[in-house]
Amino acid sequence: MTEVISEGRIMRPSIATKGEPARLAGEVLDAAARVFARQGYEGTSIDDIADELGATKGRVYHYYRSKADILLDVLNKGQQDLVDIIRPLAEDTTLPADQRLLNMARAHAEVMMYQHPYQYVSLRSLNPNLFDGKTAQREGWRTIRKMREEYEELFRAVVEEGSEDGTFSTTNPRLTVRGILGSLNWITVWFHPDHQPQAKHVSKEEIAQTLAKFVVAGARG
Amino acid sequence: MTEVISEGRIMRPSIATKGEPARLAGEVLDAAARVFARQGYEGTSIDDIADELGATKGRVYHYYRSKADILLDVLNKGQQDLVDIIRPLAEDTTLPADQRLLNMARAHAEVMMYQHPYQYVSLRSLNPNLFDGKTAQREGWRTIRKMREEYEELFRAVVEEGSEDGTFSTTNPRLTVRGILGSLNWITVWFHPDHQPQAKHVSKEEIAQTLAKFVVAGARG
DNA sequence: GTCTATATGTGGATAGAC
DNA sequence: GTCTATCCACATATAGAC
Repeated sequence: MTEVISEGRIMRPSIATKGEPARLAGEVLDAAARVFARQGYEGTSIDDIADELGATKGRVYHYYRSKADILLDVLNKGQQDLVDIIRPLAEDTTLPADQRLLNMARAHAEVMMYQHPYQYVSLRSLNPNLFDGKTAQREGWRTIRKMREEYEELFRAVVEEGSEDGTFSTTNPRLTVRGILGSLNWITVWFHPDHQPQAKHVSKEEIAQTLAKFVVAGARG
Repeated sequence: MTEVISEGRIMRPSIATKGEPARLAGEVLDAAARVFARQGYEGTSIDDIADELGATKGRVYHYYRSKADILLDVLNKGQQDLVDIIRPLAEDTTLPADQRLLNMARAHAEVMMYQHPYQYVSLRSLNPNLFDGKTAQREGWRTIRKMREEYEELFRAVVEEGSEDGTFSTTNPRLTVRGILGSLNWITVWFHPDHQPQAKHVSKEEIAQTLAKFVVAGARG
């Protein structure tokens, strides 16, 4: 059977008849994302990832060539999932800018919580020096950066539109977008999917809605 | 001469007659903060810090017992500098809540930029698992956490006051504070003190003022 | 496909010369 | 006070058994 190596991850052609290999590779990736989120990339050993899987490193190295390749795949998935959900909302130009921004911000916030490990690791890895010495991953790293920039472009477009038609008050859309995404991305720092306190529990949807309204109000000025 | 060991750092009694030791310890700390900011704590070796100083590890280990102790001192200084500047603004109750919040937010934003390495490392180290295995630093780590909570309390107080007198529209002050601090803390992620582009240059003060207005507008709703 | 064993390099920390 | 030399633990990655 033919195999496709993509970003260091062994993948069968999209529709795997047996299904097993893709599922197992996904399990390795999920485990890695969780451990990276807990301990940081540099603070995580391959043995840690294997432990999280209840296996040994043999299993990890069967699916990935190196630790850096695993990280790259985590970043890829995190960014891809995010853009897949927000792009359609950004392109719905039937709505006025503020309503569209509200939808985008709310969805972004929800992804931060529902996909917490991936998004947390993704945001922590915005540091440009992370892949410095690793020439093998340079191309993959460039791709991630580009995806991230295109993603922020979606927000910049709607903020610019709103500031031109008077909905928003900003004179510096790029800076406003940074304010918006800062509020929303910061969720990954204080939100922990595991130990959700029961008393005074606020649902993910309420959190997302509240913060989305906060950033839209900030943009209105 | 008597020496005082504080958080793993060798310090002479406050007013050092010769002044040298404190200055040199501060140089080690500054270098460590810069390298931690570039490479992350786990990604930094003691040799890296020594290189940044133009020295060898002998120098570093003369002032600090361990790498974890250095980090603890970076976090301490980062948090202390921040609270020293913002607390007076928070306690100026002659101003209405929105004006006070504006001052606090602007000052917080400026500290993020002017003290970038310390603040960046500080925020990256909010991860509770960082000092997990390190029993020697547990007490110092608890202190940092407490300082951070007291600091956020300053913002919560002003937001609550404003939401009670109708200046702000929030029903969940804690969440609003997280939105506010997220926008401002995120500065450390995209702002890099070194390669400031000359063209279309926006000053630190302009950035701080713009984002401060953004978060106050967000709180107003 | 997953395991154990191991080669190899690196990092934190210490000892002791100067 | 700063250096060099060194110990020891651990991490990445590979080889090869099952």
